[in-house]
Amino acid sequence: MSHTPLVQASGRQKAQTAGSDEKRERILRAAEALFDAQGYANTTIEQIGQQLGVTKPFVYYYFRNKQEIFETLSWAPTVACFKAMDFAEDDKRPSHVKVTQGIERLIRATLEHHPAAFFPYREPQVYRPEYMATQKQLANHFYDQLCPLLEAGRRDGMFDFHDTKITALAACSLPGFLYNWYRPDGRLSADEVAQELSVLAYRVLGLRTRRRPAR
Amino acid sequence: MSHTPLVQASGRQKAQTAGSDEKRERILRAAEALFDAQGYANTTIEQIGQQLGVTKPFVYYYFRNKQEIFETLSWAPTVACFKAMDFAEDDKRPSHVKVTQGIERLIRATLEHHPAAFFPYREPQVYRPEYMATQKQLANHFYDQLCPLLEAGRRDGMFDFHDTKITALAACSLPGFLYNWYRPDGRLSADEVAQELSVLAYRVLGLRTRRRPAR
DNA sequence: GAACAATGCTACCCGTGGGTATAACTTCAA
DNA sequence: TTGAAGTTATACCCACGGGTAGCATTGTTC
Repeated sequence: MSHTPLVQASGRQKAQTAGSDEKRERILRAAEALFDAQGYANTTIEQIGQQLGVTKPFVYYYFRNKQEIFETLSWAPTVACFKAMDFAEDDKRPSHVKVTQGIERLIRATLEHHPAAFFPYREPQVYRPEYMATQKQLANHFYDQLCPLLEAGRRDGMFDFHDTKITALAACSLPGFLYNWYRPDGRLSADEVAQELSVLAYRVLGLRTRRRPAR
Repeated sequence: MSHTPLVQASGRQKAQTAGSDEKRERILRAAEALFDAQGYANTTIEQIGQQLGVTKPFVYYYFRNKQEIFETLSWAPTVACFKAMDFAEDDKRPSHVKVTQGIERLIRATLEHHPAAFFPYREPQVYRPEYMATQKQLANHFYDQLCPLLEAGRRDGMFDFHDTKITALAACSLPGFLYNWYRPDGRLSADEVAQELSVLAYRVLGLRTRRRPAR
């Protein structure tokens, strides 16, 4: 972990002139599209270069290896998604409000980071063990936030479900399965999809939507 | 398509003695576990052989190539899942009954065919175009069955949802996302998971669970 | 304008793994 | 007992692609 930092900071070891970050970014965008369309193994560094009209060593000048490109692409989406259930310490709103907002954040983050947000789901075996461990920690962190909130919301009578973990996973399946059908140029805009999916996810939690007589 | 049939029938071109089908099956089971754990590209034919204590040509004697193994593994799960919404022509039960039964069938089929049922989701780029086309037809067939049933059920007042397609996709996300967290040796048995998930999926559809006064 | 860093390319190495040629052995039928 | 079909291994080929060595070019600074 010493000489191969888990996540690249904005710069690199060598000094970089202006425009170097932008080139890195262009490589990443090209790689993202290719990885999405063809998968990791079927995408060659040369193809990535071709997309930009440059050669293989150009890419290797900005990235150590193929894996680093993939991990770099995956990192921001993963963080965005798994931090969706974080709230300020002094946030005293009721649990069900936090949960619904968190779920909506998760859905929006997933859509916003399409398609790289799905790389970890599709090709988990690509990452280094250290990366995977950190990713898993983030995922656990997310569910460790969500589950207690769900149970608190249930105690408040705002949620209705049986098994907490399954319910949490089921609700998160909606964004999680997006990669299988969402297309940015599809019938509905990202915003509309987020809207619809959020409501459907709330139903999974058994969210009370109207006042009912106490039995 | 002529010399490479889309799906292997039980036998092969050459005559086979008894026990040949069983050997095929053992290769498939070994390959399934490896593909699941490592992905398609990272799994070598040699590794598959090693699992069985045989060599590479042994595997190639029973399968034309690596792709054929993967497609063979994927086919039965795909059919089982996407035929879950089929009903006899003379089945006159109400739409909501068919839908709930179909969803439960889908969930159970997905669990039963774990992990191969998820190969198409994770590595769609592996398949030949012809295979993909057929698979897509099956998927379309599934939703072409489901969506009209959903709308009929809504007219009957048994479902409550806004956008049909999104709702259908959201409900099917629950089994679809199973691959990301289900482990056969997990806390809950497959049957319990199926039970829980079915109920949660019904909620996505806005299934009426108790009589309410007409407004 | 010399020296040095940054940047990019040409040319190459080489491990890996899909796939095959071929021969040997086994089994069974005639 | 001979041969044909089925089955398995040994040994091999070779394309591909990740990654690198090293040179050429450009720009910058003193």
